[in-house]
Parts: sequence; C-alpha cells; structure tokens
Amino acid sequence: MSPSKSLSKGEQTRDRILDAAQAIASREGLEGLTIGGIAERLAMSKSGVFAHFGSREDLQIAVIDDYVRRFLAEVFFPAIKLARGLPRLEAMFENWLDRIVFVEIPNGCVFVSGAVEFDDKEGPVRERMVAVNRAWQGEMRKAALQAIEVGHLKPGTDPGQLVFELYGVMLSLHHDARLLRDARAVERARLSFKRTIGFYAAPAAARPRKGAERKEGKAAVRLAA
Amino acid sequence: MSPSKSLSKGEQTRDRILDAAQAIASREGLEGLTIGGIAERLAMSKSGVFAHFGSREDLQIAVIDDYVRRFLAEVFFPAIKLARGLPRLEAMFENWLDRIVFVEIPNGCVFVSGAVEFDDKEGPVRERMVAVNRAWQGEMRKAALQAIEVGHLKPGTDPGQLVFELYGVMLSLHHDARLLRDARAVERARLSFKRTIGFYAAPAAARPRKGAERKEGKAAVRLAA
DNA sequence: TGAGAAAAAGCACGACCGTTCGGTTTATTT
DNA sequence: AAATAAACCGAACGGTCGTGCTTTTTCTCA
Repeated sequence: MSPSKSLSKGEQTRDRILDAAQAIASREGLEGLTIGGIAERLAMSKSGVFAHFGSREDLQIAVIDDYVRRFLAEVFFPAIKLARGLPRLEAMFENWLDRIVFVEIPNGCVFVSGAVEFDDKEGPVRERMVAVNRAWQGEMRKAALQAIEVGHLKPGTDPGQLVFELYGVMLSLHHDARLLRDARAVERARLSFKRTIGFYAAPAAARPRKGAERKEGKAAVRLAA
Repeated sequence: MSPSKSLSKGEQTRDRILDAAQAIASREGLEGLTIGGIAERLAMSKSGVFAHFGSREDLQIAVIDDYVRRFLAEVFFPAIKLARGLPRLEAMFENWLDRIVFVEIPNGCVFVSGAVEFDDKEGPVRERMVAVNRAWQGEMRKAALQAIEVGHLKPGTDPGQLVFELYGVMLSLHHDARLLRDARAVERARLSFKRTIGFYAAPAAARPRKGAERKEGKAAVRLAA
C-alpha cells in the first residue's frame, strides 16, 4: 500500500531523531539544538544519535529541510490547487497564517529564529537558510505575478514589493504574538493583508472567476471606498 | 564642565565592557555573549570582567538597557523636538530607518535577535526585553495618536494597527537586508512606509503647520492619486 | 537458525562555559 | 607616606558541548 511502510530500523530512528530535533529547534532555535538534548528526549545515548548524521551542522541542515517539507505540505501545495491569481495568493497567505497561529506561535518558527541566528554566521547552514528563503519568496512572487497576469492585481504592481510587505506582516505577527503575547496580533495581520492586497488590487476586474474564497476577493473593492 | 568627566576607574572599565558587550551582542546575539569573549576583546581576565556584573544575566540586561539608551538618543529624542503629528511620526520612522541602515544592518539588532532568542525563555532578561519593546511601541502609538488628534491621520485610525504594520516593515527590512543581503530592501521599506501612512492619512487636511521635514508631509497626498 | 551487517551504547578527549576564591596590584583618601 | 578600599588577575571547579574510538546489542536475510 504505502511505500513508506518498509522503513529499516535506522531510517525509523532517523525520523524520530528528526522529529525530536524539530521540536527542540522550534523552541530553542537551531543554535540551541544539541546532540545531548535530543538523546535525552529519546532516551538514547549521544553517540547513538550522533551516528545518524555526519556532524551537528548536517543535522541542522536536515532540520531545515524537514521544516521546509512540512511547511510546503501545509502552506504551498494546498494553495497551488486553487485557481491562479487572488484565490491562490490568498490561500497561500491564509494557510501560512494558519500555520503560524497553530504551530509556530505555540512552538516557534525555524524560518524566523534561523534567519536571525545565521544572518551573520557564514557557512553551509546559512547558505541553506538563504536558499529556502529565496525559494519561498520566489514562489510568492510567482503567485503575485500570476495575479497580475490574470488581471486581479494592478499591472504596475511590483511582486517583490508585495512579498516584502507580506513577509513583514508575518514577522510582525510572530514578534507580537510570541514576545509580547498580544492576542490581537492575528487579527491585525489579517487586516494588514487585506489592506495590502486592497492597495495592489486592480480597480474593477477584481472578480475571481472560480474556486472558493470568493468573498475574500472583494477586499480590494472594499478598500477603494 | 561635563559632569561625566569624573569617572572612577571602575566606572570607566564598566563602560568599556559595555561597549565590547554591545559589539559582540550585535553580531552574536545576547545568547552568544560570553564573559570570555569580552575578556579576550579587552585583554582582561574573565574574572575581571565578571566582577563588574553580578551575573551573566545582569550583564545581558545591562546590554539591553545600554542599547535602548543609544536607540532613543538616535531615534526618539531627535524626533520629539519636531511638531506633533506627521512630522514627528515621519521623523521617528526616518531616524529608525537610518539607524537600521547605518548600524543595525552592518552589525545586527539586539531588539530583533533578542526578541527571537528570549520569546520562549522565561526570566528577567525576557521581562526586560518585553518591557523595552512595549515602551517603544507605546511611544509610537502615542505619536500616531497625536497625528490623529491634530488631523493628519484619519479619525478612525487604530494606532496599534499602524504600529503593527510599521514594525513589520522594519522586521522585513532587517530580514531581507541581513539574511538575503538584498540591497533593494531599504527602498522597499521606505515605499511601504509611505504607502501605509498614505492609507491612514486624512484626505485633505494633511498639511503640517510648522517645523522642518515639510516636504515629507506631502507623502499622504502623493499616494491619494 | 546462524552469519554478517547495521545500529546503538559506552567511554574518553579537548574545548569552552559561568562562576568562585584567594592573592596581588592599583587607585583613592587621610 | 601610610592606610584603606577598589580593581584586577590566575587558577580551578563542575558542567556541557561536539566528536571520535571500541565494544556490545540488535536487526536482517539467506
């Protein structure tokens, strides 16, 4: 049935290690991730854990890749099933926000903490961090570009500018919700998104052709008043 | 002449320690701040450094306070000399952005890294981090409120929402400039600010009464077109 | 079921961490 | 100049870190 059923013992524990590492890295960051910490959590020896990865750096990179895998599965892939343009763009934001609310606000976000921890630390971990960030921002730019092409967003819209602003909304949400524990942050993030999309939305033709989330598509019109 | 001239030997080295700690914390974060690192940088013994602070935690808090002192001196105090409303609000943003460009993009920002490092670590350091963050956001809210009162911003404007969005702009700038090393980030931050202020600006009466930065006051009008 | 491979454990290492303590040097005051 | 206090150093402690070795346990497959 499922091809992932035949996992050798080693692959199984590698997955368990990755799970534990993910949990720890969420809370403590990639720098707070220690071999001993994982070993303790799994009731294993340090060397037993260590043997599955060539080094701590490789483990950190594996955690990043695993994080991206989950992120894309929850945020990106469900969204690309929707029609191009605003429906898809809005789904990407909504899925992303849902993930922040339900998993990253309680646990912490590897994208955020990793970006801060490694923005000045040269090396393979930083490179991977940069690569996955560029890839995600690139996907968002692509979705924005499609929204321009299908006439949902104004022709002059700069996709990079739009992504810059949406990313800022998420970072501010993460900041206010986690450090300041401000419950209003989620609502404010949603409002910011609508306001931002509303600004870049095409004046008249902002009428989605098909798919769900139809009511959200009117946010553009609402702000033109 | 200057009352800060009569500094005892101890107070002098305490200042030197704080300077070194500030430099290290900017690059490595508050968690990357080590007694040994400071000692090496100052050619002192670890115990000599340690003696000036009761503990590492106290040192971290001292670094935060020192950081806030510099931040306010560069960003806040020059701004409150300007007229209430948009001139002051815009000066706060412009000074903040200048500081990010000239000191925090090259070195790193304690507000940003500290917020991420301690958002899940209970204790006095986190408490101080929260306190200074709330204080700064409070000052910005107050400036926004004044801009509403003098008629520069729309009466219905939510100061908290405005601050949330401006903070996001700065976080996105920090992210893109430092992790992705994107030179366009500064320009995008400026554009985001103008767009945001433009949205909340009062339709007609956005005409500053006095003070400098008069030309910037027209940003609101510019975006209404 | 038994041989061989894979996985995990045990142990030790060097490095670095914050912190303590006793003694020495330097500054301040009388 | 003598007496007192502040500043600083050097060494050491207990702890944790990542990372190699060697040995033992466990899985895998013919």
